[in-house]
Amino acid sequence: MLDAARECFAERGYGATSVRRIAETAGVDQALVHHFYGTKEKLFVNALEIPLRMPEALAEAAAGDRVGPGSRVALAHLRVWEDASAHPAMMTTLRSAATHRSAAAVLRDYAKGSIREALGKGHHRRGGGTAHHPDRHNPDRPLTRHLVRLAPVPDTSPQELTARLGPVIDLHLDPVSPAA
Amino acid sequence: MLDAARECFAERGYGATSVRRIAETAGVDQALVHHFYGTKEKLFVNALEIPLRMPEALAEAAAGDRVGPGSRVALAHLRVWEDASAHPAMMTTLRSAATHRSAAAVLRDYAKGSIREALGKGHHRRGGGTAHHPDRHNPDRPLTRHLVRLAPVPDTSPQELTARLGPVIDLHLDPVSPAA
DNA sequence: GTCTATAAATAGATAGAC
DNA sequence: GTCTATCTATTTATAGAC
Repeated sequence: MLDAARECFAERGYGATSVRRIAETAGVDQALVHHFYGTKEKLFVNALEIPLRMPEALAEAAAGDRVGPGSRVALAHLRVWEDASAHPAMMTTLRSAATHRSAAAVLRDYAKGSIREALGKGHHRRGGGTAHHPDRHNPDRPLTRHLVRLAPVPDTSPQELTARLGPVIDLHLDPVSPAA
Repeated sequence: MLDAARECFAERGYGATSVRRIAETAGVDQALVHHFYGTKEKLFVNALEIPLRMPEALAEAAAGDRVGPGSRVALAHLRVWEDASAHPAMMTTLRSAATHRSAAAVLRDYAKGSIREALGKGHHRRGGGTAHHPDRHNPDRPLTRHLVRLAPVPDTSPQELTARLGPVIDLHLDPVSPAA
């Protein structure tokens, strides 16, 4: 039933998704949804998540032969996004981040936690002090790929995207001319 | 009245914004809104736009002393986003892009047109053929700044962000190791 | 546990007075 | 042009039967 919710939310967003539609997708009655989750909002919050597969993918990528940490993180994200079973949850969270505080919070916490940790492995900061890395996280990249669908991003292979994004994120981590 | 619409849409998104609320913000009656725009959808489409100030800002930035084309575009965007009068329109368009096709289309067309043109000035492609530049456009950057609000992005000055983003976009334009 | 029936609220849209 | 009043549809949510 949560899967049905994620599928609907991912496709149409929170507002345009009715509890009735979720129930129909799940093959059950609308009242049953309320019976379990109380309100639509609670169901939504329960549907929000970064798939558990994500940390796993990060670990996999870290063990690979990618050059820098940026490439590893980019690859891990692309893998999970392309994975059919993990896609709805990612999509729900990202799509809703634009209009729902809870969803934005999930993305933010994830970026603060998992991604930072993953980038930490194998990457050592150069200078001391409180460095600013506005793009250490990159949860908004799939916006271009899966929502805005600006060519050629949607039609570019994960491999190529990885090759493109990797060096860029590396540059974010080690800016050529730090302004701070 | 369009301004009121943009203000509401920018703040709460399409779904959570009622025509009644827009009317109230504009200081008029709800029926008047329908009288002019017919449906909520039509009003919404009319409210969608990339402010006219944007091309102007791009031109300004192009005339500046910024190093590369990436820096110029980054600076122009940040300027418009920080501008109070232009902010609601940008915010409405971006926020709605996640759930509304029309909004996504506005962003996409803008990226295809204005940004590409602005980047063209002073930048010459290296190889021939159909090059892939997945991030030539960067309309999704403000997602991090204005929606997800992941620290430290919201609290970083436009100047510093420009210094950070510029070299990155330059790298997108001239990848170190093209995979194509 | 699962569904039927329905309550209660809200929103989009229209007709018509002034 | 602008507002009052209202219609209609849809949705969330609940009460209660089986």
